[in-house]
Amino acid sequence: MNISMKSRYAVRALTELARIEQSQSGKPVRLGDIAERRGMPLQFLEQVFASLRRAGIVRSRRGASGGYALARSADEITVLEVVAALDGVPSPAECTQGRCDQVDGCGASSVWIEAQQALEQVLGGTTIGDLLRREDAQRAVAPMYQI
Amino acid sequence: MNISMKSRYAVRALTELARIEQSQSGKPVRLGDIAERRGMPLQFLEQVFASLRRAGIVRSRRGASGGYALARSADEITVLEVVAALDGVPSPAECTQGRCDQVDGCGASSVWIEAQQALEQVLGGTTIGDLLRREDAQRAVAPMYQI
DNA sequence: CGTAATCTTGACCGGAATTATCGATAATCG
DNA sequence: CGATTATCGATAATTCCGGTCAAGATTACG
Repeated sequence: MNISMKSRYAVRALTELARIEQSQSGKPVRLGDIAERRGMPLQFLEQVFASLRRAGIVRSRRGASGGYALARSADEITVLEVVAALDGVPSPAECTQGRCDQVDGCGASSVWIEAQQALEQVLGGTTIGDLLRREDAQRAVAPMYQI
Repeated sequence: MNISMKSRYAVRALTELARIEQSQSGKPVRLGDIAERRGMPLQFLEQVFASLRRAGIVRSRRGASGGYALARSADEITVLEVVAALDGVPSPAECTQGRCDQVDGCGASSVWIEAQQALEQVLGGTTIGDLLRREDAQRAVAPMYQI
């Protein structure tokens, strides 16, 4: 299973959400703001955040001055969780999901399983908080293209 | 980028090819034999092996009593090579290919890059020879469903 | 030489997934 | 009430994937 645009948008959007929450605490953040800041299609983000809410990663408030907020600290949200919420657990091959189409002893499955474990370790070991700090570090060096 | 059916067929087929070469050395192996033994569609395998040949992983001989042979020892062919030949270098996101759609400092790219490196390490560290030995070990324990 | 076997190549195709977009509705605040 | 914002469902455009088909080139062998 691939890591789709949805997951990548989600990670970027959550990082931006964490950034905004850092400065103005308490108030929910409008999706429109996030979409504009990162140049992402708003209505697509709506879909993405619906999934994130169902997965318990963000909380929402409707109506005027509503918006989204992280359900937990940015350091307690792993990239793996986010990807799993949108694309499912990333697996390079279906073998790894338990049912292999090949009944006989297929030596290949072990590689795909190992690959998946390596992937989970990397994605599960990185949090939205980590990414926020990495961005800050990058911006401290490179010029800022943000308006 | 995902690891597609093509790559998985390729790995299985190459393992089988290595197995057959082990017993009857010298003669090229017909694709039909491999397809039959592993229950894979022949004409699809033809596509796969055309790519493998262009990638220098197998050699071919045409005509009657032609067929395919490994271009190198099974221990010198990594799974990564095979996957790269068919699906391209596996990368969870496009960021890792150099061109990111996001110009500004996007902290997320680092995760995808790390994930890709982890993947490459696993796949690049396993050879067709390894898989052949793993299969043999499995078959020594489990009953054989092969005819 | 001729014919069968085998690889080679390229086109094609149906279905599924991806990437959105649109419209209508419900909730909330001021 | 009325503006704002999330929520939900349908739909459309595009691309990719897994597989098939057909015609051609090359070789072995009788």
